[in-house]
Amino acid sequence: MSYSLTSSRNQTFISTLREKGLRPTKQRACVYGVILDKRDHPTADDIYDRVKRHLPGTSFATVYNCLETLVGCGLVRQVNMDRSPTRYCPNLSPHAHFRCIQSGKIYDVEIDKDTLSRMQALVPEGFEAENLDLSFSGTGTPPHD
Amino acid sequence: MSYSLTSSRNQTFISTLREKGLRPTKQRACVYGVILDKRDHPTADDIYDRVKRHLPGTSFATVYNCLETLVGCGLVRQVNMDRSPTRYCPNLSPHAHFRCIQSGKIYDVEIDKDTLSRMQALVPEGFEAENLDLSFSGTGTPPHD
DNA sequence: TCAGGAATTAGAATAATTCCAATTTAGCTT
DNA sequence: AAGCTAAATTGGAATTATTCTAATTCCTGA
Ligand SMILES: [Mn+2]
Ligand SMILES: [Mn+2]
Ligand SMILES: [Zn+2]
Ligand SMILES: [Zn+2]
Repeated sequence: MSYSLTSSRNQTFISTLREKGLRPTKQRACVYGVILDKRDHPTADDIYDRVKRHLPGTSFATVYNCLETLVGCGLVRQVNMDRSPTRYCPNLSPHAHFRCIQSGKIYDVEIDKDTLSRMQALVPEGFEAENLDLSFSGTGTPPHD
Repeated sequence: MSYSLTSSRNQTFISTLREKGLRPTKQRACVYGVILDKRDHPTADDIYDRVKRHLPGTSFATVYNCLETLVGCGLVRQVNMDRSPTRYCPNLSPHAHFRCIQSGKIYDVEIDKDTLSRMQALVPEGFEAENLDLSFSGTGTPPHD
């Protein structure tokens, strides 16, 4: 039985894709859904595993295709830390990432408005930043783990 | 004729390596030198090309080995932007990177003390950041290009 | 000088991602 | 509903930055 999004997610999903003239396929819905369901920062491989439980016929290429589409639509974010495999994040608010070197886990770190604008102000005259990425690495565990 | 470092660079180079019990080989010196000579942000491949002019026998593996050593010693920094090949940077002061999407060029962006400490303050209780990376991408040209 | 560990080397291997050509599907148009 | 067409998916091959391996060469310090 193929994956189904909650109706509020489905609204967002369908209308966002339609706006760009893209088709809301079941594979795209599933990829989107599994990322939102578990708010960790899965790799394409993790996502592939999860998607296969719902849509066993899905290929790896499709997972990559869907991810590219979803990122292009702004429905999920791409997170790159060092040269490790790309991860995907459902948190669309401006935030940084912290990677624990020991566990490999990635945590969201809120960025307050003030610090955000200070960081943006670092960009020199004549440059226009479309994108800002802030990431930390080190050790640590969240209060409840 | 094998590459030779300026004497002040050579001081830093030799003493830093010796401190860690590592040998200051001609390949390591050359890799270090070509990164410092041209203050762009070369890839391992760029560095390989430059090193070969001075030490034609050098292998790719050695370039990677040397880079790992130099990064480990803190003599150069590694810069990763998205999934593009790792770049290397001789600027050891705390700074961010701006990548121009059009030209692919990478520019250093100074980070003032104040903004730096604000960024560090984002890290939540219980986490200890060893590393902070800030990068921008967008369009722009520096005043003189 | 020479022994032994360190470093370098060429080439094979790895792994995330992208490409490709063939097939299937979704969303019209009749 | 059937047919049409472009879009999406598929399996597998290709790409590519990087790492590994095992053999050779080089330093260094006894
Ligand atoms: Mn897996
Ligand atoms: Mn080249
Ligand atoms: Zn996140
Ligand atoms: Zn730099």
